[in-house]
Amino acid sequence: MPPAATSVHRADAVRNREKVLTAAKEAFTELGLDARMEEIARRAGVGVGTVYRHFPTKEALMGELLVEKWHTLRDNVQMSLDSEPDPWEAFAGALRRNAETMVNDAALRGAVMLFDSPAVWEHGAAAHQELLDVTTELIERGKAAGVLREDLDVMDIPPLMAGVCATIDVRGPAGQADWRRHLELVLDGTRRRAE
Amino acid sequence: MPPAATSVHRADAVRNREKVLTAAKEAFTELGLDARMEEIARRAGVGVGTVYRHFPTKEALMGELLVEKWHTLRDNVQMSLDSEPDPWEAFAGALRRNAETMVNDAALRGAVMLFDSPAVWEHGAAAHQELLDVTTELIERGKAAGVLREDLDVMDIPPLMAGVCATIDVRGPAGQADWRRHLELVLDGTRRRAE
Amino acid sequence: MPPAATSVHRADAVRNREKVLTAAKEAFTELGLDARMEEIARRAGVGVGTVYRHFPTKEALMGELLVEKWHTLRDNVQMSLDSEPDPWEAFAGALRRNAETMVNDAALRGAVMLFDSPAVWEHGAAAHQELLDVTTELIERGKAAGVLREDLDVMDIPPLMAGVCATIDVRGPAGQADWRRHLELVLDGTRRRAE
Amino acid sequence: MPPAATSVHRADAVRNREKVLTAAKEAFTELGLDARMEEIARRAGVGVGTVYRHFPTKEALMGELLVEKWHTLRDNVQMSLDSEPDPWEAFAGALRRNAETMVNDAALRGAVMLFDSPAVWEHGAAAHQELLDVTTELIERGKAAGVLREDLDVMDIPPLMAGVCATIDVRGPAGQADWRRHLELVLDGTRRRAE
DNA sequence: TATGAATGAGAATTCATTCAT
DNA sequence: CATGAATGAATTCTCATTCAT
Repeated sequence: MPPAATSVHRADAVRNREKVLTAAKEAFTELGLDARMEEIARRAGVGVGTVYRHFPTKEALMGELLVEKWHTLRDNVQMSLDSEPDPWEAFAGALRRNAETMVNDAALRGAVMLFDSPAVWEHGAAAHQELLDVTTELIERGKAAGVLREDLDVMDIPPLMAGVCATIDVRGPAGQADWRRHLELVLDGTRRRAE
Repeated sequence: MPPAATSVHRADAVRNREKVLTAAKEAFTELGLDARMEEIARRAGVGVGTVYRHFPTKEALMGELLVEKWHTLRDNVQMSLDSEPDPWEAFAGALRRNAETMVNDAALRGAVMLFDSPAVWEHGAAAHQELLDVTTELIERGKAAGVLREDLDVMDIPPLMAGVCATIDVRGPAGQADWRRHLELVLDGTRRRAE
Repeated sequence: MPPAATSVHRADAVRNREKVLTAAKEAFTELGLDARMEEIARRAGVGVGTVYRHFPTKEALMGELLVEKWHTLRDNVQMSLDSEPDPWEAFAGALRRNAETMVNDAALRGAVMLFDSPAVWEHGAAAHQELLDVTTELIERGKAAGVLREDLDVMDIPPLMAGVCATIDVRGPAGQADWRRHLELVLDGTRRRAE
Repeated sequence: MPPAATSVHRADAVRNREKVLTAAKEAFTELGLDARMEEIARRAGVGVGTVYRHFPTKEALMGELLVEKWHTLRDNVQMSLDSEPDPWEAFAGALRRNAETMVNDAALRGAVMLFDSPAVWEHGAAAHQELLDVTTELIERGKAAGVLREDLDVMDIPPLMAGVCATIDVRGPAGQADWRRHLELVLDGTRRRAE
């Protein structure tokens, strides 16, 4: 068995892993966290066994997707940092962009709000830290420019985003809530007050 | 057939109903909304059939708990309205008290955040409206006193509370988030700014 | 406690028994043998306990109704015997009338077709025998008049009626079967053939 | 991925499917249509999940059994058509053979008599039609030979067989009815009368 | 290594029957 | 005697995970 054969196998395996992740993303987004493993396998065009070869449990698969999402959110923030010169717009824009990202991903919101699996969180800790790091930069810049409250901390942001997620999902007697308005309200709370 | 006879019957049944509600509250709080009906029955010290006699479906049981909670939250607000002369403290105090109420009730938070059962919401619509009504009074008073933003609407409050709920439940890599701090942040967003 | 009191009680009990029987007839006719005991109690305006006081089990209640039905069928036959001078018309008419009776009573058909409770059958044995007895008379008259097969036996009739019941209930791919046609076909089989 | 691999999989699965069908036949025959799915699984030596993998609902399983039975009945008729030269004997023989088949299959009788699930009937419609088709041939031959009533229609046969089924199952006060005698009686009703 | 068939512990709900009041 | 609340075994169907092929 020449090494080539192994490489081919590996290439296949990597391709399968990607197919599974893509399918899982789709399925979770469309069907929520209740999406069945078989459904994911079906969408990936593989058997369930293959899904389980790459991800030992459903939780592990979710955890992996969470990592990807932290990366997306981090990239959103980085983009603000890189391209928006105005410190307030950079901050507010990053949060608005991340909110949009979450609006389009029921699974992410579910994960953010419901998960209490330490294993999953640990698995995503590094990626999450990267998100916090760029966010810290953004906040520091805002503070330096005097547009953000002096006592604003990066750890204030996750609850804030969780609030937006919750607002998106809430179906109260009054129907769908207006998450954009909610976001602007809390953004306002982060602003430095005029003396 | 004296009315007493019926009352006696009722006394027992009502007691059981209360036991079921209490058990359900406990079970949902500890185990989340997935708590099994049999578990609830076990905790109440009755058979499943008894649970179903009082609440035709699991949803109905949840709906009833929701109604109870709306009443508690409404009472919290009413208390502020009745006893706190300072308009800002009345508003902030009501929200803080309601947040405390939610901290102690995972089931309520779960219901507030996850439910998409129109039937359950409809069942609680009246009770929820009462909560909104007293909250409206509170907001109007705050606006009149010039301590709340002119554009603050009662419908801004549910998302805000949903955010607090989400913050309580969020278990991120950084561990338990500080919901009190989050609440103060968003409360600040509701304040009327100095010109 | 004067005897009058007891009589009153008894009168009440008898009245209740009748109410239960009537309600059961209605419920079984409308809902089939699956009608719930509580439904029967509700229709009778009594508690389930009262139903059970008069009939120890659901089977016993069904058995009692069966007895009533045997009487109705017997009376149908007797009427033919008394009022129809033509021997063939008396025989055919009795069967047609009994078929009509069964068409209007899903519970009776169900009981006739599905029951394998010896207890219930024993309970109705006497009433059923009366039905057989009048039917025997009818058959004898028909034979004497030369319109019925010499070898026709009264025990041929129950299967024949069971066949009509089955025909009424059968819902095949072709839809509702024509039980009247089926009845005429089998009636034809009972006729004495021309030599 | 050689096709053999798939075939091997199938071989096992098909074997299990057969085991489930056989077990279901047994269970329904012994216990009636109320037989539990778990009981069927137990008899098949598989888990309930396997039963549900092959048949999505209990109804579907019953429907499949019904299809098998229509085929058996059709084959019985075809055999008469192919091997019995005498038109009357072919007709009567087919019905007698089909009656025997039903005697040995309580589940079939139950299905024929009790089912009011349109889904199940539709599922078996094609198979049932095949049965009707061969039966039609048989009847035409009998009519051509002058041994069957001119007005006999293929749609007269299902009620007739339903009658036989009912006769088999009927447990009256007189005990087990004589279905053979009943069959001969109704067969007689299908015969062309001497002028 | 991939497949998908098999597993089986649940989970919600129903209903004949009992029994405290 | 009547009531109707309580009981709990029974029943269908689901789905994460395992494992033979």
